[in-house]
This record gives sequence, structure tokens and C-alpha cells, in this order.
Amino acid sequence: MENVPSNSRANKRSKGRQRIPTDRRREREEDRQVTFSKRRSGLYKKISELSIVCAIDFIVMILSPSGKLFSFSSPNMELIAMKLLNNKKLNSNMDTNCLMEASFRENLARLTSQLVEVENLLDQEKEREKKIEKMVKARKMKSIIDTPVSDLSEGDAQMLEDWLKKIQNDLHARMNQLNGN
Amino acid sequence: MENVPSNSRANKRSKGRQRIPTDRRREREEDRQVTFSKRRSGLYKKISELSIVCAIDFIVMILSPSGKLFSFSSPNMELIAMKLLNNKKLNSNMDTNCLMEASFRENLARLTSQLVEVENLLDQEKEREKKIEKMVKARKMKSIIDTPVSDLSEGDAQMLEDWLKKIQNDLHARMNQLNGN
DNA sequence: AGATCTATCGTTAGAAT
DNA sequence: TATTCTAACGATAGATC
Repeated sequence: MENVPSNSRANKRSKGRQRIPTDRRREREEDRQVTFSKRRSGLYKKISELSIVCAIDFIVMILSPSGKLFSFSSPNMELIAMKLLNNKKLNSNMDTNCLMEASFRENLARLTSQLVEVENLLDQEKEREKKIEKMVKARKMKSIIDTPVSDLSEGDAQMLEDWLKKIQNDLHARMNQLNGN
Repeated sequence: MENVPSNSRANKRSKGRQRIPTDRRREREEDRQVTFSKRRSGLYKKISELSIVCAIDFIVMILSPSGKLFSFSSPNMELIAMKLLNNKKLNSNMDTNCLMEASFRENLARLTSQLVEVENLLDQEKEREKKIEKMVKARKMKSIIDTPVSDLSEGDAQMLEDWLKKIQNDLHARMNQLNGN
């Protein structure tokens, strides 16, 4: 907390934040990548805080030009999806859920296969593909999904299916709430 | 730019920003509402800038406890959706689009009807409902959709359908790109 | 490639409207 | 109820490791 002498400028290790134009894309691919990575983190933090402080649910989906898919959602929606996926029997006991499941299965399978197709095309274009990188940085948030499209076909290809289910089931949960459970 | 005398504290109109806990929700409903409104704007601005600077597409969906649905997406995805909705003939000429459309129509109708049901329940709970308010604040962004759930059944009930279609069609557009259109 | 540092720029809590 | 003002707090560009 001592007074910093005027020669402190000599010790500066950085020029600090400078302005960058926000009305057009950064020209250098490398800069875009760095900025995207940094700001994505900031965005996750912001919306995570918002969801906690204001008690809202959310889903964010980001599609990068290279075909990478970033999905991020609030714990509530995540939780509902996990229950559905990990405990199918839970659904079997719920009539409305069964109906919803039945109506969605068919076209979700189709959508998933489309994702696989995109992946194959991307693989043809560029032979190398990067590995899954999990951000898992959020402080109070439990779940971040951050998965390259290319991994959807190899491991758990249900991410998009999960995501759509979240919307559906959140609505259903709210209806049950309003109906007095 | 003159030096401010020490009595300037007497002229202060605000204590400035204070810390608020971000690990739990604000207790007062009114505070939550104000914070939600302010931070939502900030969030839109942030992700809009991100999409321009880093050339990415995105969709954000926020569901408030009161049942309000906020959707926000990048112009590209918006554009694709608009084309689909306003120019159905465009789809008729594209085989894959036709297939996708057919597979989605059925359950999207079902999902939409669920939304209507939620709306009716909300209407029973609280008799009054607010009007559509458009934010349309973003500087460089063209499209903000900000529609209460209650309006989905009265006017254009296709918002959620549009939204799901955006994902679908963005994928399709990318596939066409990769296939050499 | 990602983590850290820090000066600078951006966001927002509280008050007032 | 949303918006404006402004001090205070937070995010991040560029440098560095």
C-alpha cells in the first residue's frame, strides 16, 4: 500500500487492456481464437451468476466456424436431463413423460445422425481433430458441456438429444409444478 | 477536469456499485427483476460482440420463473429461420429440407401445444399479463426476439418451432457448404 | 496451448427519475 | 416498471511465462 514512485512505469509488464473494434471480426485467426476462449469464459461466468442471482434457467449454444459446438446450461436443466438419461425407469412411471419421449425419439435420432454426417464431412476436410477439452471452470455451477462435434459420434452422441430434451422436460416440470405436482 | 474539493462527497448522487453475493439468489423479488433486466442487456451485448469479433453463431434461451421466455440468436441463424418461414417454396425444392421438415413438424406441434398449456396455467395463476416488449437495443445486431410465453398462443405461436428449426437448418446449411453446395 | 499479470476499458448497484 | 447517472467493481488485451 506504499506510494508508488514515478519510475514504476519502468516496471510495467503490460500495457493493460486496449480497445479493439467490436463492429467487425478480428482479422488474425490466432487473435480470434484467443479472444473467443477468454470471452467464452467470461460469458459463462456472467450467465451463471445471472441464473443464480435471479433464479432463471438458461441454455446457450455456440457454433464456431470450424464446427465446434459449445453448449452450456443451468443446473436445473442439466439435472432434469441427467435424470432422464440415467434413470429411464423414472420415465416409465410417468405417462406424460412417456408420451413426450415417444414423440421425440424418432426425429432426435434423425438429428443425431445429421450431426454424425457433419462430423464425417469435417473429418474429410481436416484429417486431424482435437480432443475433448472440458472447461469446468465455473465456480458455483456444476455442469459445463464443451464438446467438439467430432466427438459426438465416437463417445456419447446424445448431447444434442439431451439438450433438446432439457427444454422439453423443463417445460414439463413447470407444468407439474403448476398442477400441484 | 478541475480538482474536485473534498466536499465533493456531499454532491454524490450514488454510492456507486457495491458488492452483491453471486452464490445465492437475491432475496427481494423486486431486486431480482431489476438485476435481471440490467444484466440481460449486458449479456446480449457481450455475446453479440463475441459473435461479431470471433465470427461465431449462437442461440441463447432464458426461462424466467414467471414463465417468460427470452430468446436471442445471431443474425445468421435468424436469417436462415426467416427464409424458411417466409419462403416455404424454398424448402419444397430441397429434398433434405423436406425430410427434416416432415420429421420435425409433428413433435414441434406437440411442443408448441405444451407451451400453450403452460401459458393457460400461468393465466389462471395470475390474471394479468404484460405486453410484448422488444429490447432491440443491440447496436450492430439485427435481431432480438424477446417474447413473453403468453403471447405465443395469441399471435405467432411458432417461436419455439423457429428456434429449433434454426439449429436444424444451420446444420443443414453447413452440410451444404461442405458438400460444395 | 493455456495460465497469469495488470493497466485500462467495460459493466453494474444503488439512487433518482 | 424501465431507464439514467456515476462511483465502484469486474473483464480482458496484450505481454509474459
